[in-house]
This record gives sequence, C-alpha cells and structure tokens, in this order.
Amino acid sequence: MAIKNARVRFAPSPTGLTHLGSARTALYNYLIAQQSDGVFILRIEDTDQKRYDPQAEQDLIDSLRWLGVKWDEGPDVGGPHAPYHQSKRMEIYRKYAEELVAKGKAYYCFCTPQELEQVRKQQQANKQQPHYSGRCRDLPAEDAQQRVKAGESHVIRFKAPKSGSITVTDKLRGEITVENRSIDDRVLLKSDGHAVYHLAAMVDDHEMGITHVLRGEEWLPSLPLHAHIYEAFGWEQPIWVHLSVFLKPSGKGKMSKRDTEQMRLTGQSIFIKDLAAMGYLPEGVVNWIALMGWSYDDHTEFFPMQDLVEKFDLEKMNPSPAAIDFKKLDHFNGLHIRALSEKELAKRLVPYFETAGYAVDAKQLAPIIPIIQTRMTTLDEGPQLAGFFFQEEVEPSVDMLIGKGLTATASAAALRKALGILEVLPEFNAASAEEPMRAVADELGLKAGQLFGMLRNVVTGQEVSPPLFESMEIVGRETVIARLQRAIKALERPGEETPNRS
RNA sequence: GCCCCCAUCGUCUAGAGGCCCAGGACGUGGCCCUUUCAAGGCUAAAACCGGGGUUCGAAUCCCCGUGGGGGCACCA
Repeated sequence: MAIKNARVRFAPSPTGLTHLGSARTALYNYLIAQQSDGVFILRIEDTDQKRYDPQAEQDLIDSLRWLGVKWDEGPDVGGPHAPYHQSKRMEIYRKYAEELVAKGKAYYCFCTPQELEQVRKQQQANKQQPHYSGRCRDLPAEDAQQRVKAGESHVIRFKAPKSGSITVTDKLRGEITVENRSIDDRVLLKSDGHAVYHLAAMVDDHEMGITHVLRGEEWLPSLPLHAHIYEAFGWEQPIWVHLSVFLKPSGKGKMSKRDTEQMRLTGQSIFIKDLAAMGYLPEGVVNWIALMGWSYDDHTEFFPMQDLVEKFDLEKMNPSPAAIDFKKLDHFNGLHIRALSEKELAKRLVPYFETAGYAVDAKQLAPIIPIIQTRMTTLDEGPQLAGFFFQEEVEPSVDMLIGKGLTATASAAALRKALGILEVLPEFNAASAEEPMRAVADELGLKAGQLFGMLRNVVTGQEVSPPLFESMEIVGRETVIARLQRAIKALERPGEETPNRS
C-alpha cells in the first residue's frame, strides 16, 4: 500500500554523537518521504538548554549528509515552518499551553522541584508508581491566574483523565490499551518557559502537518499521553510507528555509554563519524541499518539507496529489537566496494591514502584499483594493501626473502636467475613475465609457488599482496630490478645459511 | 515496585492456520578455483522459549508462565 505525499520528520536532540539508532530512524523517514513524493523535515529538539550541544548538532548534520539522507526543510535550509530549532519556538508552545489551560485540559502548578522530589521519593519507598500528587490540579482558576500574574514561578501541567482507558494504535504493534490512571499529569511547559518534549513535539508535528511519526521505541510508553494531548487539542493523530531499539552485539541490553567507549577501543563504533573514518562506505552502512528491522520479501539483501527508496515498506517492518552485527556491516561494505566503479573507488580511496602518509591522487591510484577492489572490506585497508606501490623502497626482512624450504644462498641464486631474465624481457608486463618465471622455477626444480612467494616478498615487501605479476607490471621494471638487487645483496651477506621454515 | 513492548538457526530475518520434518543472509566447517590474500562457485552443521487451549490441522490464533527489552523527570 503506497503512501502518497507523506510529511515526515526526524527530530533529534543533539546531545552527543549521531549513532546507528538515530541514523536508521532518519533513514526510514527519508525513504518514506522520497518514495511518497513527500517532505522530510529535520527539526532540532533543543528545549533542554542544559543538555544541548552545538557540536552535536554539527555532527548530526555531517553524519546525515554523509549517509545521503537529505532533508527538504530544516535549520540550515529553512522552509515554510521555520524556525526549526524548538528553542526558537517558545512563544508557539506557550500559546498552545495556555490554550489547554483555557480549555480546562491543563493547569498551572506551583509545586517546587524540591517538593516534587520529596513526594517522588516517598512514593518509591512505598513501591508506588511515582505520580504527581495532584496538589495544584484543582486550584481555582482565578487564584492560579492571580499567582501567575504576580510572577510566581510555575509550570503548566497536563490534566490527564483519571478514569477509563485509552486505546492507541502503533503501526507495528496494533492497538495498545492502557488505563488512564497510569498516566501522569506531565509538565508541558517548564518554569523557564521552554516546552517539554510532550508538548513541543506534538505541537510541531501538528503545525508541520506530519502524517507519520517514526521514532524510537523508547517513546512507546508515553504514546497514550501523546494521544491524550492530541485529543485535548482536538487534532487528528498521525500514524505512529515506533522503531525497535538496537541491542549490543551480544544481544544483551541496549548500548550503554560505557559499552560504546569500550567498543571504540576495540576498533568498532556505533557512531557514524567513526564509521566513516574507519573506511566504511555510506552505502554499506545504509544497507546494513536498513535491514535491521526491515526486510524485502524476495530475499534481496543488496540495496543501493535508490532501491531502498523504491522497495522500503512500513508493512514489512519487524517490531522486535535487533542486535548489532559488525560482521554483517563488513559484508555489506565489501559488496558496495565491489559495486563501485573503478573511478569512483579511486576517488574515495584518496583520503585514506593521504592519512596513511601517501600523497597520491585518484589518477595515480587508477591502475591498482582492479587488483585491490575485491580484496578490501573497508577503504582504510587500501594503503595497507597497496602502499608498496608508492613507496620508494620496501623493507622485507631477510627471513621473508628466503624461499620456503630453501637456504639463503639457494634463494639468492633463484632471485639472481629471475633478475637476469626480467632485465632482458622485451616487454615488461604481467602477461610476458609469468611464463619465463615459471620456466625459471622449473629449471631450478622449484615449485612455482616457492619462487613466486619470494618474488612477492621482494617486490611488495609483504606476504599478502595483490597478484604478483600485475603488481610487478605496475611497479615497473626499473623498481622491480632495484628491489631484486637489494634483496640478493641482503641474502648474500654471510651467516644466513639456515634453511627457512618449510 | 508499577506500566508497556517483544519472543524462529550464534546473529539479521522469511513465514499473515495446511505450500514448513521451517526458506534466505552473515558468521562457522568442508570442497572447487588459485603464486599469497581476497573475490567467486558448490556444500555441511545450525532455530519455531515452555505449558495449556482453539482447530480435522498451529511456527502462525488465544491464555498462562518464562526470558529479553523499554519506560515510570520542570531529559529527550
């Protein structure tokens, strides 16, 4: 069932780095807007001035941009419902809060935080669900008005019904019914004049014409409250969709702050920013998180963004929590690396070579792409794999230069023989070098692998490398010869007569 | 303590009463390809939380239990 012209929003509270959970919520919203020819709004929920962090907001914008999740309206791009920072919409919330007071659906409360805290403690001690005492709930309107005018510090509280029950509908879970007496008289407007989430989000969603609210599961318990607020205003509710939470890789519980730090130490992270630095592709990350909680029924798992836009479907979402699996991210990242054009991959590799200390451009990278593309799971592996192409000199240990089951002298002799032939080869390329080298091995009674292994170490300086002859061609005859000569010299130094591991 | 949500291989999931002695993917083991490492191909092991119902028939519906998760702020 296709949605048309959805108006959706992602409304984070920038208090820390953007992580996978937020990214997925943003992604799903974006997909719905895209596929329905709708509008995706980015709204910043910064009504808690103590916790708001401008750096976190910048990180949010960078992370979303990097992922390719684009918004139509938002703080940086503007739009018909500006401003998009809730801290700049105070008067709007005040007006609506007063409206509820006038309707008898909310009331002024003069209880101090200390008083509330005390009551709460007592309730907890009595093993009761902490609820507002109701002390100001039935204050005569005149008196309350008077005290407000006199400048007495106050908040506005919602007057939740005390009897009966309410039934709300979540797209993934169906109808949820709760007793009204379990719903508290929550604060809507704080004494500092800022609205609380419960008011600000409802007002904005209504004013911005939001049709589908996709948000984290942690909001599910307050959904009945939100439904009551909508009812109090006489507004029509949006379609509510509560996304399951992400669990730790172990599947045991939500990621705690300590967990995330622990994870970063081991080279993994749930922060988008880190993932980018670690060499993951936005395509890989998007594909990965899209499939945590949603699936497509023909078993397809490879999804470029455009396909997600076409295929994503709220009906196929899964309400149960999902454990994060970084192995699967590696898999998707590899898939997307291989799906990149050679030109594009070269371009994306440049920064990783730069941070590894190689000053190369995409053009210099171009020839090596075909031989490294299937060998990478993350972009930062590029320099490890192919750095030797750009090094003046490689530094294999003497041990590495000795062929399997050979002595140093035998190894030196073999390399010398190979050198003699490579020097005079009429053409120096992968195709022309392989056969003669096989012949050399034959002649010396060596297995091809024995000789090739030595050559690999000599030319690349590493035991794991891209294919040998292709590498030699790219490195070039001159450098190959120089590296061979150096290796032979190292091998012929006295005292190296022990046979190598077999 | 109270409220809410969830429950299929180790993990992500397919499964909307017979198509399921449960399918795919990741990971793991084996084989093939191969100069290393990958990629690719083939293949194997691996799950319906438990108990009651309903029904001719239940992974699928209902109830209870258990387990897991989330929430109970002038935070979002």
